Amino acid sequence: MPSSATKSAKKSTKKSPGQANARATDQASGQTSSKTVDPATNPANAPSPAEGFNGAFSLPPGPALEICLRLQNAIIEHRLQPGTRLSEDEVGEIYGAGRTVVRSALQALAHSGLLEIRRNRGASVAKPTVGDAHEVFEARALIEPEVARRAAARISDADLARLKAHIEAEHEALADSDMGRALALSGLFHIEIAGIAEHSVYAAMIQSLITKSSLIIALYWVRPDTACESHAHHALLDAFVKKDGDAAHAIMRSHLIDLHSGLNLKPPVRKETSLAEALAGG
Amino acid sequence: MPSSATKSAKKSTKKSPGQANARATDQASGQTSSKTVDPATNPANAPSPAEGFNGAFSLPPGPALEICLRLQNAIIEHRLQPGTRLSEDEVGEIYGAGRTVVRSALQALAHSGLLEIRRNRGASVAKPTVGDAHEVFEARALIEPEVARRAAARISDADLARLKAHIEAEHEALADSDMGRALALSGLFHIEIAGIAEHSVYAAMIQSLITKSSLIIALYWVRPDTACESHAHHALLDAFVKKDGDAAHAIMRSHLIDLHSGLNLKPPVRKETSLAEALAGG
DNA sequence: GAAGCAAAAATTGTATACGATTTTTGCTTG
DNA sequence: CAAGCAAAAATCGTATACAATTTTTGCTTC
Repeated sequence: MPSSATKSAKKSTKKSPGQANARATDQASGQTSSKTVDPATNPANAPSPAEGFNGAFSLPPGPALEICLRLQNAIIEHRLQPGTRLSEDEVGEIYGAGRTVVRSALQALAHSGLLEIRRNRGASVAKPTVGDAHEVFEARALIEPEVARRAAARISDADLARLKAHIEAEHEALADSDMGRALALSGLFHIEIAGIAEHSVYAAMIQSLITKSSLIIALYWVRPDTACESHAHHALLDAFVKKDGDAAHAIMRSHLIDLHSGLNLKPPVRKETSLAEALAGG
Repeated sequence: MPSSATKSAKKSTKKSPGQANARATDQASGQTSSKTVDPATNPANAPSPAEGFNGAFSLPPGPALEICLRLQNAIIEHRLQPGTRLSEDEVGEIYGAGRTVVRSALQALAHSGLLEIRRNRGASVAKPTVGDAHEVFEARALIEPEVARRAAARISDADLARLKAHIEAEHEALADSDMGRALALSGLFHIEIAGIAEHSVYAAMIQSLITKSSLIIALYWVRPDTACESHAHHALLDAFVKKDGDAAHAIMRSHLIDLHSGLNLKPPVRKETSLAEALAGG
């Protein structure tokens, strides 16, 4: 949580609308035109993760949605760790918005399962349990293969080109060792397939599952080796090129089972003794 | 919160509330104590629909959740028709809450797909299209059989008793020709199965799908004959008693396909000419 | 010193006020 | 009398103020 440092510094004088707003304007400048999506961290013409995940929230376009997407992105790219607390004031200062707007955004994120809100205790990034992790990947293994089959049946040349570009972007991110971005793109790949299948219900489910998967990976991923299974995406693309629905189904299913098995879900209970235990040895 | 009753009475000077308000006030009578859930129409010890659908919203307990559940119930029981507009002020008056709370509730309902919110244009009960209807039932046919199989594997005697009582409640509602309640209970039966399966991800999905189904049925149901397929639920119960997962899977699947086919999804486009067309003949 | 308790600070919950946008209404005009 | 336009009403979006709750802090006491 790098933001905390700045916060404490700023907040010393208690509220400082001047600075807060200045910063906010900087960030939220492109409200209407979303081209201002931080070109520095958005190399090439690869799709911005922020764009791909748009349809998830049932908020009308506006500042609240904007904040939603920014926070979601931060979570998906693992810049915000599970468990991090998000105070309304803090978020409001960072993005230069009032608490009303921030609250709306936080609630939307809570609805999609990325945050947890407890009464009078604020919002914090969700921490899926081991059980949750199993459930999420089980559900993905049921739904996504079905969707892949459907996508294969109606994929267009333009879609194929987009998927191909997407895979290249993934490779680039990996080459740059930008794991956060690579992971986000990897999830976006699945979401794009859901979009191609033209099934909004499945698409919404998958979007929700994938954002949750991102949290799960942050907590339980144990494969420093990797290359992140990018060849599974290649194989999927091949199946799509051939419009082979059954193959797409099978590849997707084994891909997800593989992902599932890449998690370390053994530790039955992650004790909450973080502090006492951590300092016991010294 | 309770003080609001007076408020709503006052403000009724203007507006043209008409039937809508009269009906609503009737509903809001027992706000704080949920035991006031109309014991007359709640025979035996059957579960109240309001309770069964609780876990759907990610709102901390409080007035907002309360309003959420009431509105959801009204929609599920078809007392609120698809397309009905819900003004923030109006809802606030009815339940005696400020707009802040109401807004929160409406956003939660929008996120679960029951309402649609358009910027500066307020919320209205969603009107699923024919395409949506197909998607929802397709998804249910994929997920619910899987969940039924899982439920069969871990169902307890207490669960069985509850399901049995539930079916009886459905029969009673049908005997009373209380279709709204019968439909709500029918949906709740499916949700209860999802609960028994102990899979929160599937449970959330199914809850969302079933509430949407309720809207779809309001729009496209065409079977005045009926008895509402209650014997399918009987057959499911039998399979559960025998702990026969495969049978439960098969029965659930055919049950859902049957429901799907009971809809009139032929009219490709439902013209928006409601008024002009409706008054053309006279 | 550790435990208990009280005051203070921080944070969230809610209502309300004001500005912005949409929708309606009523007038003018061809 | 239909169409276009302007004023009014209604409704939503957002910020801010105040109340309620939680968390922290500092003191007292054993």
